[in-house]
Amino acid sequence: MFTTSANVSERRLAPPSLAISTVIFALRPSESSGRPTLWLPLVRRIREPYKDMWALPGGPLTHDESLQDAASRNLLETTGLAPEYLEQLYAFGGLHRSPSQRVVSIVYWALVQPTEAVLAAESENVSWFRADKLEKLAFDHNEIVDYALWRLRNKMAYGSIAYHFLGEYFTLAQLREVYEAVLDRPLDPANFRRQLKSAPEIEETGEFLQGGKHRPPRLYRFTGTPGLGPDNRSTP
Amino acid sequence: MFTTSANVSERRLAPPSLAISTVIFALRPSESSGRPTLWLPLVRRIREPYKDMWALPGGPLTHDESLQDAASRNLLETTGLAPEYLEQLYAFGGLHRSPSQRVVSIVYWALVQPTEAVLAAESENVSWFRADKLEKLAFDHNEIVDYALWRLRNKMAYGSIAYHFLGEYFTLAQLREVYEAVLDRPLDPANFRRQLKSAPEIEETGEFLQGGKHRPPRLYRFTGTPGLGPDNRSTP
DNA sequence: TTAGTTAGGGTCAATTTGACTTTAACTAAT
DNA sequence: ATTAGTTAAAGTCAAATTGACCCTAACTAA
Repeated sequence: MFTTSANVSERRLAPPSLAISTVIFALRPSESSGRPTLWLPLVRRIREPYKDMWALPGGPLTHDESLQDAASRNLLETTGLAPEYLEQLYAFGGLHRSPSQRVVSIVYWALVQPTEAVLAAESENVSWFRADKLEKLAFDHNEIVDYALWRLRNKMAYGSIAYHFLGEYFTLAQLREVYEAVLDRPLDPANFRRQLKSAPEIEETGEFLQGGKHRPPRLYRFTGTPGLGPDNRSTP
Repeated sequence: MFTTSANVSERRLAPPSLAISTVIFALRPSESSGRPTLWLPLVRRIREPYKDMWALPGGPLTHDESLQDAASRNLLETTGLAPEYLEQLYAFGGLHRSPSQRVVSIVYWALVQPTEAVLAAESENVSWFRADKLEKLAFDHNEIVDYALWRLRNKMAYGSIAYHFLGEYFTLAQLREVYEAVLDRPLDPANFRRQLKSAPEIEETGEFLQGGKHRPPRLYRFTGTPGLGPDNRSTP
């Protein structure tokens, strides 16, 4: 299996096989500007087709796990992390996604908060890449990442997803940096503040972030929950 | 297959099977009020599990068709219609959706414009139901329909989907009736008109609908295209 | 002719949004 | 100790959008 020599009759007879893949996003300070940027981990293919190219982490669905569990598992296996957020993206099932075999991939996307250690722990076959400048990936994985990015930006603009990039307490400036990084445009700090103050799901604490060089900003806490797909309900 | 006697070891060994189902929506004048209401066709199950209960039309994915083609095909097979609109809804893959066998269903949702003949052509095993008062369906199909309804309403409120319920030419009152039927609330005719006049994708024609009892309303035409998933791009 | 009804245009106040200004609170340098 | 520099936080103002409502146009039927 997974060889380029599979012939037409093999394709016709085998039922389409089912795989789960995950687009995993994390924010990481850019080497140049120092401002946070989107990164994602990819795995190197060690077999044909697309041998030696980078691909989304993924694998088969086992009999005793739900789709989301499978996504969560392969996220843990490739990064060692548990997701802060995990949502189904789309089922990709075009006829010629893989040259050898008909594969239907149910793809999830996730937000994680990697520690420095995790980001540094690149191996021969797992590496982190900037989401906005990716090389050509295996299969249709560039399109999948593009769609995941589009979805992430959409949720960022409308839903309440940004908090999952941050810890429990955060300043409004930190939150704004997340929005700016993902949406890739500057936001007016004063207007940004005004909007969030009218959001009921964000709660002011009595604490302030100390130790900075300037006026200490107030810390806030997120109290809502995103709301999702049919498992959870909130956006397409 | 599809018997309740399948045992645990059969479940463990067999790979999860893959099916495509479709939630098909049409507008049809309500018997009572005469105003348009959402209806959908269901098929009667002729085997266990859930024998004799109503279920979404669906079937297996064949080797030579894309996911969308499979949805389109089973739509045609159950209703005789081609969809005006067709979009992937979600992949449902919980462990216990079917008591006998592990099934992953990739579900699509569609809008159709049935002729009177099509609506009347109910057979023993295919029948149309009001979307807002459904009995208990087979499998998890009630939740699937609820989610499809939620998605339809969402797209109605934000996207440009309403036109697919209508023919090429329509009056603003007809379009408003579609919105009111799907969103299930009255809209102010004057404000509705104002909003649509500022939408570039809706074009005024020189024609008027003649033959009514009152002032003849102008006919409009939709010039945009919805924009969709990754195959097409526009909403989650 | 007139009454009834729908189409289509308009007003007005409340709300939201973007651009911008001002004041507060802190650190670091003089 | 004072001051300059920087970020936090609040406020101002005009433009754009939205919801509620009103008025006139155009048709049919009585």
